[in-house]
Amino acid sequence: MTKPFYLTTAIDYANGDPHLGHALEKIGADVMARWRRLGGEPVHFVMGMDEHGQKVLQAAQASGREPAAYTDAISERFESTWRGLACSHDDWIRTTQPRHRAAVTALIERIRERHPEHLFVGDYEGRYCVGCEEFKQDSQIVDGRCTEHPSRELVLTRERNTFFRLSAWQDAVLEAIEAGRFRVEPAIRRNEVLAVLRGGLEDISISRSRLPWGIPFPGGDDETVYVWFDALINYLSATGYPEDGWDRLWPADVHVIGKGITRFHCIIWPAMLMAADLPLPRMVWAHGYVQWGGAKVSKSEGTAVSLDEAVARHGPDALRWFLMREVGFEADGDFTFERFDARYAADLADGLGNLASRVTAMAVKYRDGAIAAGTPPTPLRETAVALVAEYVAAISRHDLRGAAAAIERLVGEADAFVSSSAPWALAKAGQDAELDAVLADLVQVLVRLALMSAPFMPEKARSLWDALGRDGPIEGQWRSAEQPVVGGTTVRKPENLFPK
RNA sequence: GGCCUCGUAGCUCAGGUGGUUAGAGCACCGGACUCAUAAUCCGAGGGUCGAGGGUUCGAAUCCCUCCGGGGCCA
Repeated sequence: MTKPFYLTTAIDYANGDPHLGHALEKIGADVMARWRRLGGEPVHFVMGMDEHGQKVLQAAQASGREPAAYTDAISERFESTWRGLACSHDDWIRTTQPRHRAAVTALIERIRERHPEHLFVGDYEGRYCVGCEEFKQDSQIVDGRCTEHPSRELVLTRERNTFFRLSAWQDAVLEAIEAGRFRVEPAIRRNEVLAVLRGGLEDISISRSRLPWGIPFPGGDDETVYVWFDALINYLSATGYPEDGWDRLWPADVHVIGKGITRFHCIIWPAMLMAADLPLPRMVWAHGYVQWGGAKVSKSEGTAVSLDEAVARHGPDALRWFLMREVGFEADGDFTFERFDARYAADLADGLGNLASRVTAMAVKYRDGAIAAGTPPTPLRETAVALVAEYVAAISRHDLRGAAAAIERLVGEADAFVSSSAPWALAKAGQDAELDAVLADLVQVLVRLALMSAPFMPEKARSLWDALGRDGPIEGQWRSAEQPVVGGTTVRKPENLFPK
């Protein structure tokens, strides 16, 4: 049995509501997952929650609940949000689950067994920022405050911690990236990571004293595992590690993360795995951020409302389209309702939706929906083949925005072809052979568009697929996009795909 | 503070190993068509390529400084 394509997103920190920034990541990863499944590849797609640490404990206390009850509610809220956005994850991992605790314990014990000198006890004294869950260096402190959380007091803390000898893995991680065994994409993020690695690494504290909301550090004395060290291991615990069969999924094929946490995923995580003599993930893809009207989307006021608003605006598929087509999955992009409305009207309602509507309407009006077989190719066919190839090239290199752009261009080409071939004139003149050829190639383009759109807009693509008289699910049907056979099928007009 | 990155038509972006009049889509304006969700097609207008300086016969493209957005700093 072939190993499934194992794809993960970052697990989100359970101290706030889901926002557009989270949504971009889940949707982008979901597009990747659906693209693979469309081609018939088995996929294992995991998302989840990061639920330990001081900030979660404080958020729970502030809400007057026990941390377990608090994180249950947050987890439920996140997952239902992603389901509402048509995310197709196969598993939902939470760091408070027993399976995760078992994996964390096992991994730490494995490191201790394989490289005992790489876990050591030391004193740590420093100023701790609860906002960051990190000790801050002098370079990050301005006026006695953390630059990230200037409203919070830094806490002078001295404790006995367990350390991980990260410094020992600097060259090995560097080599793995340079050799391409561990890919960091896009290149801009790889360059940043390489610069950090070349600058040298220091050992890191991986336990916390006096913090009960966490996983007990194995062999430790009243310590818990530092929340970041804990969280990274989720990718392994979701495979079932250390139970038999975990290596049917591991190594991960892609970890999808935000650009802000590359250091954890591209330096610390591979070092942890090497210290445990485990294979590295094949790739980390670090996307950019969604800006909200030019400003950073964070956990600040109002952004949680805006995600619900954005979904309600034109439905989940339209939001998915906008985030992929306009915001993109590489660099930062901006979200505004003005742009969202403009894209919805131009790309979807007047674009794909109207094309589907006019083509099927003509097929029904002139031919009762029956598509003729064996018609000679029109110029549209060659154009479509080229654009499908462009789409494949883009999505294969994770250029989701480029793939979406290819969809849009194919819609434009088909609309132009309708104008130039004027099927209504052919019908009036009784040029039946020409009319059949034109309708067949237009319907063929709609089949291609349904397939190309399926990763981005699964529900709308399915509606179109059904209206085109294709049988069964769209999943696994990518092969038919190369040269879809439409002769002999019967189409009907779909319900209004993108109402205005 | 250090390092990195981005800044091109109203908006979203291409271009960028220097070289003819800087491109596309959206929006706006004019025309055409009628199959379609008052949709679509064709055409026109619109930019001193963040600012200043430098290298060069020639710079959006290379160098420096500054301004603004973003990221990282164990």
